[in-house]
Amino acid sequence: MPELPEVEIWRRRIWPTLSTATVIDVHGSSGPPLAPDLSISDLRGALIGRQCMRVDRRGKRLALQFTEAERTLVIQLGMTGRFHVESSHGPEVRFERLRLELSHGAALVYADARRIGRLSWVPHGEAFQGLGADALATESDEWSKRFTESRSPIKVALLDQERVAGVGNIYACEGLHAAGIHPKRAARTLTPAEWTHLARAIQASMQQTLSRDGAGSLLYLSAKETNVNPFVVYGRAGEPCPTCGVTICRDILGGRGTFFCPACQPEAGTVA
DNA sequence: AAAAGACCACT
DNA sequence: AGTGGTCTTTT
Repeated sequence: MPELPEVEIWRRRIWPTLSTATVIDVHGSSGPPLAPDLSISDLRGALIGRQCMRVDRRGKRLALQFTEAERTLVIQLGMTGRFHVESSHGPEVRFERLRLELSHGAALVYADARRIGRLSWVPHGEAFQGLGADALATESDEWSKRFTESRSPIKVALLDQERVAGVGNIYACEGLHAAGIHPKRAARTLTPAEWTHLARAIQASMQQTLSRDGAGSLLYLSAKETNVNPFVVYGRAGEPCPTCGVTICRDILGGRGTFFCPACQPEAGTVA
């Protein structure tokens, strides 16, 4: 569900609670989203009495390091993963999958309706295995290098976390629109100038989400609740493009809804 | 390397 | 029907 900015927002939000106390108990049940080789009793043994020393993020993945732990707790939120930071015992959390009770009385709860997220316990060096460079921390020339071999449509290639980590369906659509690139263009046909534009557009869109995380609610959650769509093309098929007024199209690429403006993002070969 | 399907359980 | 993500399997 969440893409890079939302995961970064979670990272910032769980840190103050997690870093200021030791784990005193662990609750949850086996099965997804827990990795197949991981049980709650494993986690209990590994985490009780330990304190979180850092929460790192690369792309959409979080890595939690605990004192004296031999491994790292890796969390991928999938599409519906989210956290609850409880300062005192509140109402039951829907879809609760993992709960860390902390020595100052608070608790960190991981909830995941679809159980499509992953919680795993891996050697420190493997936390970010399989992920490319972080989308927010990577210059456009580096992006360009990592896509030179890809014949896939650029929209699909952007979702490949092994090239650049953190771009999901929404920011792929938003970035391509801002850069004026058709989602079906083969990734390797993009020029350096287009990469500069695209990488910056994706980063700008992500930064905008980050900056909108004011004192309270997560943008993508509050947006859902209030039915406000903060994006330029994502989820706006049939509406006029805010740039040129032409009707926004929806297609399916990489198995997912892909939104674009046929006028701002011309097909290859029809560029004026 | 790329496409398709699988997974899951909701709105 | 629709879903913002990954895995694995097939071509």
